[in-house]
Amino acid sequence: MKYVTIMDIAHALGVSKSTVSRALAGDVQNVKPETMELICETARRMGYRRNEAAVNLRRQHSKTIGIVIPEVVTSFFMNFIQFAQHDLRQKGYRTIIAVSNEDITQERECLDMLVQCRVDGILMSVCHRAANASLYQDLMSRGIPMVFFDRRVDGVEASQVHIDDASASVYMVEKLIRSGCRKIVHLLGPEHIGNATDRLHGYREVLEKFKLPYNPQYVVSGGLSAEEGAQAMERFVRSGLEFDAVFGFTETAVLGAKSVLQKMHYRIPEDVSLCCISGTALCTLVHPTLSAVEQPTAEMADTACRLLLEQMERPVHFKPQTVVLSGEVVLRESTKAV
Amino acid sequence: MKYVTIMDIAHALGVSKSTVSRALAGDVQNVKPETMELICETARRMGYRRNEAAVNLRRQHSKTIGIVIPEVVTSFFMNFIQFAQHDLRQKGYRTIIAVSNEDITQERECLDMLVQCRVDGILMSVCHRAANASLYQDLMSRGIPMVFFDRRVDGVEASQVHIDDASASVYMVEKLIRSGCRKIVHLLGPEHIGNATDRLHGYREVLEKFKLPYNPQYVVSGGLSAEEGAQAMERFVRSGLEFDAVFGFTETAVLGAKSVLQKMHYRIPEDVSLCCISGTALCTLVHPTLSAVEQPTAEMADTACRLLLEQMERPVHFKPQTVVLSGEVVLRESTKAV
DNA sequence: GTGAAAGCGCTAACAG
DNA sequence: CTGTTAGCGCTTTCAC
Repeated sequence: MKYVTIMDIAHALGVSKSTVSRALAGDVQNVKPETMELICETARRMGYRRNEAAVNLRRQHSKTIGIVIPEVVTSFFMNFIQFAQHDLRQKGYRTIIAVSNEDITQERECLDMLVQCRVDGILMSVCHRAANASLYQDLMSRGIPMVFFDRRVDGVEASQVHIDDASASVYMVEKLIRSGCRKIVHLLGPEHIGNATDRLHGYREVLEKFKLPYNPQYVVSGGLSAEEGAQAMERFVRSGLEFDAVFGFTETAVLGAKSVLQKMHYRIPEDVSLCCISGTALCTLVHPTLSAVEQPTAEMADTACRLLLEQMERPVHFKPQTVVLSGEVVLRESTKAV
Repeated sequence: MKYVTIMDIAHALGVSKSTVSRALAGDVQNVKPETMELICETARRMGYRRNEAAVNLRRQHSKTIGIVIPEVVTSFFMNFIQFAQHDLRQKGYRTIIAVSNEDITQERECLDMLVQCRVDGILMSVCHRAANASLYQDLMSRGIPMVFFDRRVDGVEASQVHIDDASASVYMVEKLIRSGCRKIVHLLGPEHIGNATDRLHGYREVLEKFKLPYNPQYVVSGGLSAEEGAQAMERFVRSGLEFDAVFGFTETAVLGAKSVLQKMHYRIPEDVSLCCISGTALCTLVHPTLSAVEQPTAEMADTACRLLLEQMERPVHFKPQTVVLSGEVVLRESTKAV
């Protein structure tokens, strides 16, 4: 037979399925040690594996948490997942990952899927600051706990955890300026991602601090992907404006820009410095050694999981909470590349 | 209420739950158009989402396929998953991913988990050519279809799909030789991964073809990770032997070796050429432009899915089949990096 | 300490 | 066309 059930074990041993169930659950109070031993041994021998679907149905909870992320190209989200899975597994929860591909329709489908699987809670990084807000609200009012991480959401009564994007930008841009750069291109992220706006604020703040002029022509829409970043860079270069540094929104967009510059025989970083903040990862791209700044990914995952679990424990009188992480800045060498 | 059921809809409308079930399943034959419309509308309004656990239980299949991979650092496996998911989704299957982290114990846990979830079939890339063979056999004899991809398994009566590792190595090493390299270090992969052995064969084959001497000292255990690759390289350099190229098993191991060489101020590729085959990805690491060879990942995913589905359709008189892919060699520029 | 029985949400066979 | 019923595998009272 394909899958063995407690009934199979019960039959084989001439006991009732209740006893088998109890034994397998390790209910020492209510089952004689020898019966226990016998049942467990038989179960192992027959290759029994509990049917999770049946348990979920009966228990009215799945002991699984859904995680929705916008993309898988950046290592940040992969890392976040690793940390979150580790955290949640320790608390007895499985995880199920859904990827929205930066698309609001796919994001809705992800959420639908998670609801179908009856997840007990959701960890979410949105692809749009506002588009699906009413859906989130709806799910939460139904009693499905949600915590939003990394990407900000507007107008939603929910717990959130993200980094201080403005300060992070300030840090990066200041670094560029102190290393002698004056004309810094900003590859701006999409408007519908709140973090992009914050980073622009940071960029402007530093210019002001150093009394450098703010020229809107140096702020170009860099999108999210390498292609968009490359196109943006190409457009800017064609404009003929001088520049000595590029500060981008996405890691991938900056990489795209870099490839364009290389094709045009710019030397990096002698001619131009490149840097970006990716996810919660601050990373400077300097040639020939790639270096990145240690991200508070673990801390963010920890916080998000804690917030979610707290909310699940007492759904009543729960107050949404926003946590802003600062993130230690630790330079490290990067080995990963393709 | 947290989750609405067909019973809730039935009550609200004064019909039986069967009718609701039928309507929601789009059974046009057996439900009056207006009832249909009414039910579907109400379901949408109430935010109904089918309970997958209940359906799985009833239907005795989950319409999900489990995919087990050994690691997530190489982009190959991530790509494979993308392709496989796309394929399977079209055929009406969900997928669930499990990562063994190159560890046979974790691999067993992954399989356990998939069995618990009652997957209808398994796509598997093993972390050891033999260690868990009896488990695979057991699952298959139980009637759970499995197809093995990328990493070879020994002594298992199952369908497999992988590339011709020996030929791929021949291609890469020949390339090195034709570009003037004579003393080629081989960063050998672990013995328990069949592909590593095949690649060593390819390496030796080329040397013979070009009448170059085979020196066992040039074959060093490079492991899988960047750390292991780095250590192996360091050991080799300290041995004092001359070399002008490195051909490695894993992409990451070669990257590790590269970082060591850079630290020692070797110029790449003037002093030394680096290349490797990663997963099914052939990739040459030459400086300053990273380039990789187009992988037959899509083809491998397609084949694996097809083999699995075929096996699921007629479990009786099914014959294990091994497909060896050759893989078109197309150089392309790589943009991804961190 | 063990068994009998109900029921989680859903589908499918059978009746009408 | 619609309702009634049984049952998927499991946990959990409630009896004994």
